[in-house]
Amino acid sequence: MRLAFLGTPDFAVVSLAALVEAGFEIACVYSQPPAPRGRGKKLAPSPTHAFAEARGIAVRTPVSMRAPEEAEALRALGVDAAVVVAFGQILPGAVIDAVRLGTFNLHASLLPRWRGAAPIQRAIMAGDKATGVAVMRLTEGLDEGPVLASERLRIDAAETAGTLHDRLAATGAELMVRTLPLIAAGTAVETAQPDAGVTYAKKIRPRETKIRWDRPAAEVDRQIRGLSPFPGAWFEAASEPNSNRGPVRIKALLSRVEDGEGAPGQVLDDRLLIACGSGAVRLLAAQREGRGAQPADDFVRGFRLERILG
RNA sequence: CGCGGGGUGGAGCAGCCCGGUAGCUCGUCAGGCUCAUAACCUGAAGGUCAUAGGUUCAAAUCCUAUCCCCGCAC
Repeated sequence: MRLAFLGTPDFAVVSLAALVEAGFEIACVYSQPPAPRGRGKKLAPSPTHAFAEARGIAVRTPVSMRAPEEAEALRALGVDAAVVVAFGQILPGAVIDAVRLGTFNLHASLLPRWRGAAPIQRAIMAGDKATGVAVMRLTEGLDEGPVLASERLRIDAAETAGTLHDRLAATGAELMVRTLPLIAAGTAVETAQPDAGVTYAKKIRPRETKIRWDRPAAEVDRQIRGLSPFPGAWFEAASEPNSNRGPVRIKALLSRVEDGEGAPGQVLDDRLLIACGSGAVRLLAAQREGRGAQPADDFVRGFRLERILG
């Protein structure tokens, strides 16, 4: 089966790698154009772009798939199907229809729940007990196409967006590899998404990342885990008493709800137990500005958390 | 030259602004206490303070250059 693959971040690379491994012929990889990445603001290709290039696969990075020549170029590839995984661009109908069997998308949620940009993070932040991946036929609407296959994954209490991202990427890649042959054989069943249960996973906004200790512990915990490791839920703390430094910005990476009472934001013990609006949250991993991520044990050795600001 | 932070015994950090005895929380080792312990007490080993120059009577600390690392920005 000959494919075009459209994807950009690490999440997409997992699928691309699985497709290559499974023996699908990748005629061309589409990805977002190289952007300033990393330290030094250097122009760097997207993870998918880099992966494809390293494998000698042709790469195209059009600024917009809406350009009229893009649909034609895609058609000229003569692929059987196009696979879209976290590409980062809305595809116009002309592009979607330029492929013989159609264009198929891997989405990291159990549709119709969490259509849109940040399904993994939103699922955790909402306290969902489970989420999943779905393969759907791409249509012009936002993640509205009929679903051909899906797989459910449980979300446990220690899950972060990072760990869930990795599990979903792997499960999704496998699901795509399994589903494409059914599509080719014409035996895949397309089921329209139900009207009930539609929710949208809006992009995470910076204002959502500051921890609000006045919220209930369960909510703070979900915010921390849902935003970990990127972009990260954070707060500011006073530096140590005998240090002459200013406030320190701290990113909370992993947490757990525990019993505890106190004013919101009050530090309840010397092992990162912090009072919330109700209950308390214990930080299990954190990261100081300018430093690497650390488990709570290491963090506590190097920094005495005594007072949270704001 | 995008902005900022950092490299100090095995780990994580403080000390640097205002040069002058190597500090803290752990770990390791030895001994003690204990029915016992990851608990507690005592002691010990372990550091060219990233690298190279410079200033100085004296540099972890001030100046210059270099290497490496991290955060922001997605």
